[in-house]
Amino acid sequence: MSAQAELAELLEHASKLLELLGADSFRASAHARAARAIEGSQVDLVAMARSLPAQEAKRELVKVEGIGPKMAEKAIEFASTGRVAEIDALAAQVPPGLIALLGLQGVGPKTVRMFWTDAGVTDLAGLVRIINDGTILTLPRMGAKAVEKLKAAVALASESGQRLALGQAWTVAERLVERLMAVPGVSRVEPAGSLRRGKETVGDLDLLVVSGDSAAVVKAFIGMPDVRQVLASGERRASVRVGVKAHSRYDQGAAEGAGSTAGPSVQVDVRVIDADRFGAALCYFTGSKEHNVRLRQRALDMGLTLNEYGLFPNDTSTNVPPHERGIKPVAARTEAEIHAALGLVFIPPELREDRGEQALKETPRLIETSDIRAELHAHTTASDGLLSIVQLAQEALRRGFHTIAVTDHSQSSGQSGGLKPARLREHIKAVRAARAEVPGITILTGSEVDILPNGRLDYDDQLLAELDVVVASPHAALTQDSAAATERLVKAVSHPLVNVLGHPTGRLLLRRRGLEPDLGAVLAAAKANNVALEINCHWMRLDLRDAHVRAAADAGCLIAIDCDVHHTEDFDNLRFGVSTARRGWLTPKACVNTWDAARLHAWLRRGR
DNA sequence: GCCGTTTTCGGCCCGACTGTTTTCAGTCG
Repeated sequence: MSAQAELAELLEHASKLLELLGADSFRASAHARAARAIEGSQVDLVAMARSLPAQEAKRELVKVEGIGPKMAEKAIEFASTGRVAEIDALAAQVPPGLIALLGLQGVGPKTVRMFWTDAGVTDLAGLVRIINDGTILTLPRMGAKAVEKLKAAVALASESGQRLALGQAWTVAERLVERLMAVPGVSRVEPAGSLRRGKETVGDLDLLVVSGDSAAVVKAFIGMPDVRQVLASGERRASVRVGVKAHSRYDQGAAEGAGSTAGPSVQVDVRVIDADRFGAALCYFTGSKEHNVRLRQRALDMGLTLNEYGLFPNDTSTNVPPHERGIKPVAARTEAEIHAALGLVFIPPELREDRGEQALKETPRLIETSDIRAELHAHTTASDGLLSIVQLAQEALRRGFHTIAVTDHSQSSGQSGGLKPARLREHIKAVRAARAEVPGITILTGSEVDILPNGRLDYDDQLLAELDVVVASPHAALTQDSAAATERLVKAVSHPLVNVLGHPTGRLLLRRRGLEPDLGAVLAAAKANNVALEINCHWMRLDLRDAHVRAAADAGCLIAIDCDVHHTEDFDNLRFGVSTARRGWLTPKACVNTWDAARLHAWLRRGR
């Protein structure tokens, strides 16, 4: 983990400690806010703090919104010693096992603190003990129902309540959207939340439904076959847990039936919305939380108040919410109306992370899936793909692409059927021969060449020079230290025959951290050598990740968005790569896959 | 602990749902 991420995690931890200690809640949230500011910073604040004298570093740090003098001092202390004494002192006052209790569903800081101070609970085992011996029922607000919920939360936590990858979440969401659309009276169903923002992992699903009969929607929803548990159910909303079917080439043998009673599950919230207030609800439930807080503050500053029912004139003389007083909203039907009424340009969902999007003067023309005209990373039966060269090219043509590159694995990737030099030479001939069979698309010869741990490529230069496209990717030695990883990747992108740096870190979401190079150094080398950095679209990779894309775009680097095709359906992952690109504020012109054939082919030939 | 065309002190986003309460505290999104 980078020092920057470690500091963010430490401040987040401090925030939890403060909550458990019953400290001022605003002080606790200030720590959480500072953690987010540091985590999301484009500049490496810890490196900056190390490189400058303390006073100067402090001046720079407090320029970051959410970081004041105290947080700046903590960051500087962390940069030089790797610790923060004040946070160590907080940690010493709180039993470490309590933190895990905060992760239990329905359990917040007040409740954990109560377990601790009133019943001496210091960890999950202690909580289980007082549940089992019945002493929990003597505690405040702990009745039979509360204890039943607590038991379920403990069971869920031990079964692992981890987040879902974006691709898995969409699979579940689309199934539910289809079922809800079939409920009589329903005219519209839209996913909101982090799914709509295209975040790489999703904690739960939010579905917004337009219907004149909310009771029917709630009833149908909580009765759906995949529902394992109903968490809450009211007039206009319901929360349930739904089984998740595991399916991935990274998930061999882990398949679970979607409706089964065991295995992974995800929380799904459904809300029934009136059509004339749909924009307000969509805006509200899409988030992010931080984006919404700033949006509501902006409304207040303008004498307005924003909630999930609309944007209203603010009336401080009453506590009754405006929608209950029959007040007509200033805007509510669409998100665009609300943004406009707040003096903002329309902000695409992927940007709503409180990373400066509310200062935009015009809506950026972000990249879209329809901009993509070429695929530069695809495998055939020659290595570990399932398609022949001709089938691959036909599928690419069917999707409207002008270019497809055949990039099978190189010799070191033995487990993936990597090609020895002699076989690659044969394969090049086969690719050229296929051109006549699929007119209307350019089929390029290529290779996904391993970047060996020392940064050398897996074929000699003479062979690489025979290819139209070289995608250089790290596959092994993905735990090497940051300095070695930086040297490795810089060396690879500095090779004159490399066109694309494939899945630059090699991470697998929720599974493998991958390389953690000095990104700035890699980006500078890529830019200097006119090499594109790949956003690998597979939803288990999404590598580059969103924050890296934004840094790359800011640095003026070229980006390639590629599906790393192994099967026909891998082309469908394009939307995940594009949403990651959009989260990195990427516009089409920096993405080589959007270029017309002449420009793309000329770029690929440079250096050859 | 942060922040500032109403403020350097006194604010700090808003509502639904739940369970245990007789009017509300806590959690969640």
